[in-house]
Amino acid sequence: MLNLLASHLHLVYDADMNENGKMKEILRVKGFRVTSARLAVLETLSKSRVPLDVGAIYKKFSKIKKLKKINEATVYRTITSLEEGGVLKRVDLRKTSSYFELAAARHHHHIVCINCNDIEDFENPEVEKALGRVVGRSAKFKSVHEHSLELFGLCKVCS
Amino acid sequence: MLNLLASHLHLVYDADMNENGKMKEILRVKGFRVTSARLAVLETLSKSRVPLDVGAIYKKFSKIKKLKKINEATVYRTITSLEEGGVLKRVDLRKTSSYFELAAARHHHHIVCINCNDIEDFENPEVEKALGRVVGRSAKFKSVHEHSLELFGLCKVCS
DNA sequence: ATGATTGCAAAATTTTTGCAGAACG
DNA sequence: CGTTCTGCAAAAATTTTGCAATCAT
Repeated sequence: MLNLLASHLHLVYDADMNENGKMKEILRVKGFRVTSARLAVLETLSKSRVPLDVGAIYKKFSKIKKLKKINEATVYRTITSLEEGGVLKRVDLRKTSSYFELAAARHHHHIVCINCNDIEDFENPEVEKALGRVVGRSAKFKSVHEHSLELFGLCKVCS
Repeated sequence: MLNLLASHLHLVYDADMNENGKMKEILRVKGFRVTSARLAVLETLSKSRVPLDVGAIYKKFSKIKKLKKINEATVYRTITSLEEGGVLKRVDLRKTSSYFELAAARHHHHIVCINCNDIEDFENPEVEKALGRVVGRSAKFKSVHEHSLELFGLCKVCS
């Protein structure tokens, strides 16, 4: 079941506390109304190993039967507000469209294959520490809230 | 003059070795033909303190009288090939259009104000060293060629 | 009830492409 | 001169917006 991990991390009080329930919880905590468009976007992203763009999210609705089809314009508006609310993160993949992933995931960055587009996540405390010290040397900024960090290269299969 | 820096770094053999001449040199070294579209894109970017998108590059031609006006489709093609050739870098500013800067500049990253869009460059050896060690822990990659790194926050003026 | 959200249609923006003529080396 | 590059026009892809109907709280 999809909620195995959640079951181990904390008590599940509600029989509905499956993947869908987790997304509802996230929305409520952030002060968003729980709507089918938001649930559809969040569930689709939660099932994806890699960040998706609006086109990809939109197409995947058809494969998740229980989700009502959502208009593409609505997907854009949904993503914009969820990003502003910190529920989604925009990921730079050097493509012409914008890609997104869940912010609820553990903080991480990506290594991207420029040939096959496969993506590997990574997290690195040393990098984060060094980044934390960067703003101290800045003339114009006294703090930063977020950062984008992606590595690009050829994966072992492609090289 | 714009070529003061160049003059100090190495001998200037040619009276034409001004900004324009430097760009011609870059193109020749990389094996590109020297065309007015490429010179226009490179000169426009070299005069900008911040990365520009195609729309901005296109508009700036009108302000640089000596540059022949270049078709927008050509600007796209020019940028694509110059990026592939390593003359330009694509910069993620979390906008819907792609931004570019000269690759010839010293290696650096950006701190971006999410309110006024002002940008400060930074370079940080510790970050670079830590990044260099990341790929060693990767399962799928044995080397990476490039990385994107941008910090986002509110500048002192906006906060 | 009522303010927020969505669907639909239309527009705006950004990017890509085919082809004939011009320019580079 | 042969190939590469550019202009132009058209299309494709991505993103935004207005408004009326619907939904969430």
